Amino acid sequence: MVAGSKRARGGSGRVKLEEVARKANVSTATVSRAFNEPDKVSEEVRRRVKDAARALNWIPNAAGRALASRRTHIAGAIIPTLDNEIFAHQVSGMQSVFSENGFTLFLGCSNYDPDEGLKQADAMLARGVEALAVVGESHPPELFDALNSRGIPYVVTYSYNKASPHPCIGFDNRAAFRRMTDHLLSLGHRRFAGIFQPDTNNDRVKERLRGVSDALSAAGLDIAARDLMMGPSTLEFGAESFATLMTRTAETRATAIVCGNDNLALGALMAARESGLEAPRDFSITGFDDLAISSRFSPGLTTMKVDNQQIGVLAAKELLAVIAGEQAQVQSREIVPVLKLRQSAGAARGR
Amino acid sequence: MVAGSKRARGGSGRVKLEEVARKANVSTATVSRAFNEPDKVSEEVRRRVKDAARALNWIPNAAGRALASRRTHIAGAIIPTLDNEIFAHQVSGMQSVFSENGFTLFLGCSNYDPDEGLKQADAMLARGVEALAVVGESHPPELFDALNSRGIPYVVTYSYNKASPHPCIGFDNRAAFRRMTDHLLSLGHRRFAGIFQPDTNNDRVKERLRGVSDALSAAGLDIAARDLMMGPSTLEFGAESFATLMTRTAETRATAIVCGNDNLALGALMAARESGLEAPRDFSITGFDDLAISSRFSPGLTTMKVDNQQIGVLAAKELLAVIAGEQAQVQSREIVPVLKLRQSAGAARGR
DNA sequence: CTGAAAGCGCTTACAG
DNA sequence: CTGAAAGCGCTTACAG
Repeated sequence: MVAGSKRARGGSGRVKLEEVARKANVSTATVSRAFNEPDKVSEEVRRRVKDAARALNWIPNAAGRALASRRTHIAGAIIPTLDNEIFAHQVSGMQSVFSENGFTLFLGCSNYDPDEGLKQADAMLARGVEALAVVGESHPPELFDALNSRGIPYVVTYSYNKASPHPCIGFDNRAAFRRMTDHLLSLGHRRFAGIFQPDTNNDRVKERLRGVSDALSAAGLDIAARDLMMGPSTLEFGAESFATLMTRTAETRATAIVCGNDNLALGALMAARESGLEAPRDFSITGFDDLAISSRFSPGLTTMKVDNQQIGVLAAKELLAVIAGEQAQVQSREIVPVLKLRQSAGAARGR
Repeated sequence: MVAGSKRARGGSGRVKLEEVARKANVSTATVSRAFNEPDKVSEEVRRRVKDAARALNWIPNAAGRALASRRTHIAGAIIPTLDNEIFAHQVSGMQSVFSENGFTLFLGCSNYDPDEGLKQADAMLARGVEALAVVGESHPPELFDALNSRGIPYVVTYSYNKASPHPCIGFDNRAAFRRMTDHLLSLGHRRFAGIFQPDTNNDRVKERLRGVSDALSAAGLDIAARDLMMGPSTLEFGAESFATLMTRTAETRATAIVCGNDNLALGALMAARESGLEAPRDFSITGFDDLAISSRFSPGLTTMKVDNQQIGVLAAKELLAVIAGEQAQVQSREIVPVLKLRQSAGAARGR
């Protein structure tokens, strides 16, 4: 007995739609409709098909479906790193919204390397993502070109920038740090220092530094280069930087330290405690993020809170609306961080 | 002029392999080979094909490729939540290894709901994941059945259990907490309390509690039901629980508090500070995870460290090895947590 | 080394 | 409401 087909291709071994059709005694078209457009199939046939599918334990092959329908029900997110809970929360929000809507999420981390981000975006595009969310704007133009040329909806998250050419859902980093610095100025501080994470390939940090400068220069002030510490976003670097800043003479030493995030500020506060210094008596300090520990710490850390999960949720919803054709493009959305005034920043003393 | 084909199907509009073939003056088979099996194509033709592809900005359609080759180059990971850095680090490790090997990663979060985990796993299976990593063993049997019946390699991460029917890469939660409890016993403690996260659908927490019981019962001890606090894994719950435990009379009050993780222990330590109590003078306490802040905190927290990124890396490598056919199945691997002895746990006083 | 063509598992315009 | 069949964009056994 010779095999029917000249070209044997093996097959996946998985049960396929055709077998369901045979068992239910209908055409393949009807099986497909029973699942995808149930209204177009009579109730009795629908039942027969679903029973057959269940009995055979059939799961549709997504590649076949995607090829025929040109839909994948896949979305993607590219973030700098999961080692930062800020982005983790964002992904978490996106993931749940996408999942509720039948979408599965690809996750890529660039590790702050734009080329890596582009590589992962390309991989996702090749796999047919129907939408993409990327953190921040520091990406190669090729990334946005690829998205635009294929008409794939996307959104820049975390950063919000009125002047951005991209739809974005997030907050204005510059305005936030201007506001925080203004707060310190209003407390009477005139000598400032900064402890920040690296701004390489990071538009958010650049904007934050600009915000600080905006506020200071409006008051005729600035941060001396040697008083702006930049390094890894760890408790250790925060602690070291604080120690260094405190070696300045009393007359030149900053009374207010603006930190790029809570982790750095917390590190500084821990170093302070070890050296017998105390905020706000001896200095004032601020963070950003409002980590769970920041309000519980002693002294409570003055900082700003952004609902990152919410950013993820909004981003996913916007993308889904565009995919569904409910709106032509993603609507930009500005989130306003909440200022949390606590004990770590107080009135400037003894000038 | 009538269209050539009777059944117009639109097409995706994207440039396809066929156009590359036409431009390079070769067959579609050759284009495919030039990319997937370059050795089988002469250098000159290979160049021509790649130039044509670049000029047309062609990106292969993954659905077509997947359908024909029955490979998707997609892997999946299902974790309880990203709101916990432990799992975030694990995903981070997996993601980078998969990415380096040309795999894109689906991410799903169950939020500690087994049905949700199963739903996401099904979605991933439908989309053709070639391998799956799931945290822990608390999943519906259907999940493992689906994996096994299709021969899709998978691994249980984070938990390691010699008796498990599944390949697993992680640590023995029970042994770890037995070890920690033994340490406290060796310091002379005889009255114990516990502050733990909920153990619903969470085999890790169940094992941890068992580990504590193992050690205590070997010493003829146990934790009274009212001294075992279980609740959300927050600083707040840690703090509240500590306060409650300290309301016991001096004669019955626990001298050692075993916490399910660092967060709970840190919350307790903060509450202690506020009420003027101090470890190890007034009580001893231990955590698990060794968060960045745990070593910097005062007192330093005695805890255990697990390299979660490493677990993710190992899991991904094992899965890739099976996919590549280098080994028949995933090799289980036990990671041993490192005990970090610090100031929060000291000798028992005044009994 | 290269090509013609079958086939992967679905969906959907067309016809009834 | 239902079916026959073309087509989605690739890969790969076969033949040369």
